[in-house]
Formats: sequence, C-alpha cells, structure tokens
Amino acid sequence: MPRGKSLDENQLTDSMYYILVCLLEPMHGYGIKQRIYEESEGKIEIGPASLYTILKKLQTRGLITLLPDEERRKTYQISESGKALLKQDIKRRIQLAEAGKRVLEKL
Amino acid sequence: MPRGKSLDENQLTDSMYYILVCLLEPMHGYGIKQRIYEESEGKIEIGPASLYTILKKLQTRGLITLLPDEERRKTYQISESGKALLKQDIKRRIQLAEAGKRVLEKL
DNA sequence: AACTATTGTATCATTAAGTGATATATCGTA
DNA sequence: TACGATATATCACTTAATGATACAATAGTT
Repeated sequence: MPRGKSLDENQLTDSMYYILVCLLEPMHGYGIKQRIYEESEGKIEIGPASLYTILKKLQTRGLITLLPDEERRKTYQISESGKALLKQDIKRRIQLAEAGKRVLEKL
Repeated sequence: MPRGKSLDENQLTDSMYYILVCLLEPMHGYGIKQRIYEESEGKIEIGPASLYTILKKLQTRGLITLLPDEERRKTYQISESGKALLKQDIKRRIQLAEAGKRVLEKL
C-alpha cells in the first residue's frame, strides 16, 4: 500500500479498514484506538498520529461523518458511501483470503 | 500501506504477497509481472519500478533466492523463510476476512 | 538488412501512507 | 493539587510504491 493511492483506487489500507469497521457504530477517536487495541488483544495499536490523520482523510472523502457537537470529543460515524466502500473492500479481502487458502495447500 | 514497516513487523504488503505467491515456482521478474496481470484478469498491474524494487528487498531479506545464472533473466524462487512468512500472512489475511464476513451482516 | 514489438532489467525523482515524538488541554480521583 | 487517563492535534521523518525513463537483447516481419 504507499503503496498506491488506496482510496483513489477504492481500496482500504488495513488501518482505514479497522477504523471504518469501528465506526459502524458512533465512536470518537480515542475510543476507536482503544477498541482496536482490545479487539486485537493488544496486537494492533494505532498511534495518535495515524489515527487523527486517517480520520481526517476519511472525513474529507465523505466516508465518515462528524456527529454534532460534544465538546471534548469528536464523535464520528460511517456514512453510506463509507459502508459501500467497506463492503466492497471486505469482498476483496475475502477473495484474497480464498486464493490464499488454495496456496496454503502447496506449503 | 506506506504504511508501516511491513517486513519488520512480519507483514506482507499486497504487492509482496502477490510476488511471493508467484515464486512458489521459479520465475523471473518479467514473468511475475505477466503472471499477476493474467491471473488477476488485468486488474492488478505491477510496474517495473515496483517489481524490481520489491524483488531486491525480498532477496535482501532472504525471503527469495536468486537461482544460478541464466544470462538475460534473473530467476528467483521463494525460500523456506519466505514460505514460512507467506503462510503466516495468509493466515492473517484469512482471519481479517473472517472478521469481515461477520461485519458484512451488519451492512 | 532494417524496422518494430516484445522481452527483460534497472534506477531516479516523486508521491502517498504511516508513525514517533511531542504538545496541549481536560477529567477523575486520591 | 498532583497524577494518570482521556482526548485531540501536528511536525518531521521513514518506508512503500510508482511514473517516467533508460537501455539492451531477442523475435518476428517486411
């Protein structure tokens, strides 16, 4: 991935993918970070630089929306176009994994 | 993924993944490029810059080995450690996809 | 022989993605 | 009031990927 242009090619990076999945329900940045950490049993940790950079990009692209004001927190939620892209990307990942399963037999 | 550090974290980028899968059988650079293009029905195209950059990196890390001389071509093959890493990465991708399947139900 | 397309490898300069470090402020609680 | 956790943000940097370009051997063809 810087790979490429990711979103311009309608593909999600792993980090974007994790974050979008979290935002199927409303959640604020720091909560996302914690959620990913817990769900992955400490294996995946997204630092603040990555987190807020990616949130900004997703918002700019209209894949997530900022919900109306709370003061300290910024609560986001996935948008319809975000859902559509996530769906598409999950399918892509499933296909890759299926191909992977066939490869496993050769190993 | 310019992403992160990929190999330092024992993760394969998509491009590395495609290339390593090809190299389960001996193949030279240009052949890999064609193979990926054909297998993906034209969807995935790896240009020369990416191709040779990644091959060099994989070789440096010992994940692939250069087979003895042909003149024009450089024929590579996956190494044992390359196989191990590929196996591990396929499992990671399968897990991600499984999680994705569960998410799909919410969409 | 001359021309052309394909095969084949390689690198430079740039763009894109992600992150470590750091900064700042608020909140709960001891 | 001191401290750790919560919460957001950005700068400078590294890493990854790629577009453009270059070069040469080979194959086919006119």
